[in-house]
Amino acid sequence: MLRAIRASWKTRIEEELKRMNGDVVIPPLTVQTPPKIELGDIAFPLFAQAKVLGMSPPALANELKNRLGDHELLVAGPYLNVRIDVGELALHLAKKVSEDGDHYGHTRVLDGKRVMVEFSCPNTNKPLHLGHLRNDSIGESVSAILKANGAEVRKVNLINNRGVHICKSMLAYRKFGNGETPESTGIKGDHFVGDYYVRYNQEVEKDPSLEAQAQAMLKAWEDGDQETIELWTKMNEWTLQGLAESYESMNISFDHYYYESETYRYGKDEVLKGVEKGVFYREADNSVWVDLESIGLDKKVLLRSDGTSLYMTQDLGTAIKRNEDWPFDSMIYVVASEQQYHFKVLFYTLSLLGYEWAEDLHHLSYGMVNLPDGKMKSREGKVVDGDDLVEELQTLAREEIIAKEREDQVGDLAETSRAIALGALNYYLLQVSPTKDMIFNPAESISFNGNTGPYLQYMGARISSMLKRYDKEIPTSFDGSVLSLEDERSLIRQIAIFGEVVERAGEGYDPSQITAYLYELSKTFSRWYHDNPVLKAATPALIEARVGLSAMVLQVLKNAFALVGIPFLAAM
RNA sequence: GCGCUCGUAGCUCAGCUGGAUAGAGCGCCGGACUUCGAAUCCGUAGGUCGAAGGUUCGAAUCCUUCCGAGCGCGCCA
Repeated sequence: MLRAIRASWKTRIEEELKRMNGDVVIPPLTVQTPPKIELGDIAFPLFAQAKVLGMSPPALANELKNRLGDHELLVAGPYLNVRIDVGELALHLAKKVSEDGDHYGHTRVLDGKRVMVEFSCPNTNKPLHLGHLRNDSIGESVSAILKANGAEVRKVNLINNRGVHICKSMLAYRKFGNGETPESTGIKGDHFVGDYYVRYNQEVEKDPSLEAQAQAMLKAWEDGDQETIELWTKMNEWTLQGLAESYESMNISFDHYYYESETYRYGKDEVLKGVEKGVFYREADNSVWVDLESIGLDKKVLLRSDGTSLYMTQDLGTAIKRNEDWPFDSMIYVVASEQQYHFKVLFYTLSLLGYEWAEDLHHLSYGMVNLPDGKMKSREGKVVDGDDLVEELQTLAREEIIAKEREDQVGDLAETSRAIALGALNYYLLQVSPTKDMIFNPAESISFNGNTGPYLQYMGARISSMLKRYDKEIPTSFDGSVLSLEDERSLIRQIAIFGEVVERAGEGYDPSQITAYLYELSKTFSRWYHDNPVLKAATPALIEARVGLSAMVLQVLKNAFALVGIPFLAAM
C-alpha cells in the first residue's frame, strides 16, 4: 500500500512538473525515505529537476507545494516531502495483518521460481565448528527468505564422506580404537570420530608412514575392499548420527542429501564430451584442461593424467545431476569466501559445456568467523566446536535467567535457555553482512540488553504478555486517527514496509536486512511502550488502537523471527 | 608477484545501491521503577568514513593510485 501511495505521488508531482514547462524534458523523480520521521514519510529530492528548470531546488519545492496545495506536502530545503495520513494506513494494515497472519510481509516476486540452496556440507571425519554455524545460519535464513518471497526452495546438503581425510580417522580408529564405539564410550558419534582424526594428526608426527597407509586405504576403498567399506560405513553412520543430532538441536533441516561417495564419479563423461566439442584440451600426459585465460583466470585441470576425477570434475557433474533431479531456476551455493575462485571456474566451465543455466548459479560467499581472542586455526587445535558453543550459550542464558530471578516466568528453564541460545547465535551471525569476516563474541551475543537476539525475544514475550491481559478480542479494525505520536506513526510505517524489507533481503540474499529491521522495530516499540500506557490509555478508542498496533507489531516480529532463526518465546 | 574480498566511534557492526546534521549496540559518565515483564527506557561524551586525487549540483557509497588486513593462486577437498 505504501508503495502505491509513493507511486501515485510520484506521477502526480511529475505531471505537475511537466505542466510547469512543457518544452524541456524533466528527469524522472527519485523516491526516498526521509532520514527522520518528523520530515515525513516520502521524500522527493529536486536537484536534477530544478537544474533543468533553471530554479533553485528549494524554490522549486515551494512552487510545487503551492501549485498542488495539498496539506500532506511539506518542504524541507531542496526536498519535497509527503507526510501521509497514518490513520487510514493503520486501518488498512490492521485488516491486512490479521488476514495474512503468519504470511504478512511475504511477497510474490519469486512465485513459480524453483531455487536450490546448498549449504552446510560437512566432512564425516569431525563435528561441526563455528564456521559451519555461520554457514548453516545463512543457508537456513536465505532459504526461508526466498520462500517468503514465493519461491519453491529445495535445501540440499552435500556430505563429504570420501577422500583421504576420511581415511585418516578410519586408520587411527583401526590402529587405536580397540573396538570402542560411541555407545560404549558415551561420546556423541561425530565427536567420537573427530577424536580419531585428531589422533591421526598427532600420530603422523611420530610416524610419517601413516600418510602412505591412509593413501593405501583410499585405494582399497575405491577398489571396494570389503573390510575397508565396512569400517567406512560404520564410522560414517556414527558421524552422521551425531551431525543429525546437532542439526536437530539447531533447527536445521534439509530436503535432500547428496553424498560425495556417489557424486565423485559424476562429471567425467561431461569432461570427455567437452574434449570432443573442443572446449577442453588434452595434454601429452593425457590430463584434461580448460583454458580460462580469456576471462582472466588460469588453466585448470579437469581430469588427472590417470583419468581419475577431481573436486572440480565432481562439482561439474553434481550441478548437472541436480538440474536433472530437480530442474531449478537458480541454485545458490552457501560456501566460504576461500572458494570464490573455485566457483568462478565451475560456473564458467559449465557455460562452456553449453549449459545455459550456468548463469543462474550463485556463490553466496561468506567471510570467516573468528573469536575475540584471535584467529581460529585448526592446526593449533583452536577450532571452536559447534556443539560446545551452543552448550556454552545455553549455560550463559540459564545463569542469566537465574541471576535475574526470572525462573518462574520462563516456564521450562532448559527449553527457554535453548531457545535463547539459538536466538542469540542466529541473530549475532546474521546481523553481519555475509561477505564480511566477523568476530563472534559469545558473551555479547547472549546479552539480554542491546542489539541482540535475546533482547528481541524479550520484546516479543513482553508484547504477548501484555496482550494476554487484554480482556477483549484483539481489534482488527480501529480508528487509527487517534494514533498521533511520532513513535506511533513510525511503528505504522515500519509495519507497512516489512514486505519491502523481505523483498530486498531476498534480492541480495541478505538476512542482515531482516535483523536490522527487527532491531529498529523493537527499539521503537520498546521506547513507545515504556512511555505510553496501552491497556490503561486515556480513552477506550485509544486503548483499542494501541492494542491493535501492538498486536500488529507482535505479528511482524514473529514473522521476521521466522526468517532469521529466532525462536519466539510466548508469554507464560 | 597475480587475483578476489575488505578498511566507518575505544570495541562489535549498520548505512536502504549517489542525497538531508554519517547511525546503532557494548563500554564510560549521568538520569528514570507504588503503574501493562526495569531482561527496560532516556541523556552526555566519542568520527579527517585507511590516505591522496578524480567524476558531479551532491561521494562512506562510483573511478584511479597508494597504504593496511584477510582469503585464494594443488593432477587436495
